[in-house]
Amino acid sequence: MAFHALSRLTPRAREIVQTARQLLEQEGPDALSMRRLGAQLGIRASSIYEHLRDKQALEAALISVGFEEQAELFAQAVRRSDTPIAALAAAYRDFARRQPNLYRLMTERPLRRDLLASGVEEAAAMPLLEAAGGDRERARAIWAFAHGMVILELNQRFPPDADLDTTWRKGIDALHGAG
Amino acid sequence: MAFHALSRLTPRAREIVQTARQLLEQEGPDALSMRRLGAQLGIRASSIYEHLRDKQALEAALISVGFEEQAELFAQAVRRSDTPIAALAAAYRDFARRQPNLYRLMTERPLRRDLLASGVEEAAAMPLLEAAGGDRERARAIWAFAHGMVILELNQRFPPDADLDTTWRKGIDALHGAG
DNA sequence: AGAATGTCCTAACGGTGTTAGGTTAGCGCC
DNA sequence: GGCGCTAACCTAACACCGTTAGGACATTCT
Repeated sequence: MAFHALSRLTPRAREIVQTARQLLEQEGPDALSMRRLGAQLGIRASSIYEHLRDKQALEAALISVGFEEQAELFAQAVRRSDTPIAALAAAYRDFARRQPNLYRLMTERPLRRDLLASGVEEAAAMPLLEAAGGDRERARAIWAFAHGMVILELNQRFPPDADLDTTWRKGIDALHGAG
Repeated sequence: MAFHALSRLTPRAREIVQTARQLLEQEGPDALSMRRLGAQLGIRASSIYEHLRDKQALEAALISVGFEEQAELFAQAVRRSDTPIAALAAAYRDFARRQPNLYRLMTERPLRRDLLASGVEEAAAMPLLEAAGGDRERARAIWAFAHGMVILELNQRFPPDADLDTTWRKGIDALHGAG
């Protein structure tokens, strides 16, 4: 999965992006340097530029893959549950905890939408919008809550003894019915 | 205001932090390099290390100032309004929009609490906890929503035509009464 | 006077993204 | 067989980054 977002890239570029993803997730954001990535691939940093325009393009490819995987996971979550909003919340948190560095990369700066694979951002957002009955207002509020919960958790901003499952449940419940 | 957080620093270190703050807010996060900061002060980057241990310490000082100002603004907001949660939400958003780069610095990574001025994080959190009637669960949910709204707005993740005032109002209303 | 302190300096180390320009291997084609 | 083209890699360099070692002052304290 998650190869369609890279379909515009050459095979070698795809390999590089896959390697970059492993490097990012396994060794953290500082490891995602052109030199470290080159070393992982057995080539020099400058050779990467034959395959990807620059680091921004590499990051955009990683973000595109992330959105595509989110879209798939979120659609699945809705399909498998009869409480779609709750299922989406769980899937959202799960994605971020499993791949915190990719999640951060996807959310910590304004998106270079011109560099993303087309449609992936919308595809990731669609399941929630549908689960909210097409109510964009409600979908946005739920998304903001979910992102806030996730990123504050990843950044260890809650006290260690905080019961985040409960906070999630209460928050989602409250926002769920809000008109 | 916002000098108490720096009271542990020498006068020269305080000047440096103040300059750093202007540099960060006026020229963006990339401008906050030791060399650029030195240039702004008319000294070499290496001279900064006479006054601050390293860049982390500089950032921790900036973050401490940010928390201290938040604490003051939030306390004021509660004092001046009879709908404290709504007032806090407005003050929270206002702080972030006025100083987006400082807000990002304060929230985008795990806190080095050992480097912060003591008590400032708690002081900033206190007004909301009190406005939530001491209900930590509720305070956390509201905080997560507020941070999510703010950071997604700063990162231009909502469509340009989104009515964020309404999203804020509905979200806060919903989370307000939630038990 | 002499010591200590505060403040700055130059020079360097290893790291970053990126570009210019050069090499080699393999392929299609006359 | 040899020509040209392309893909993939290379070295060397540029300007930046955080940081440290070691040295030069000028002011202040004893």
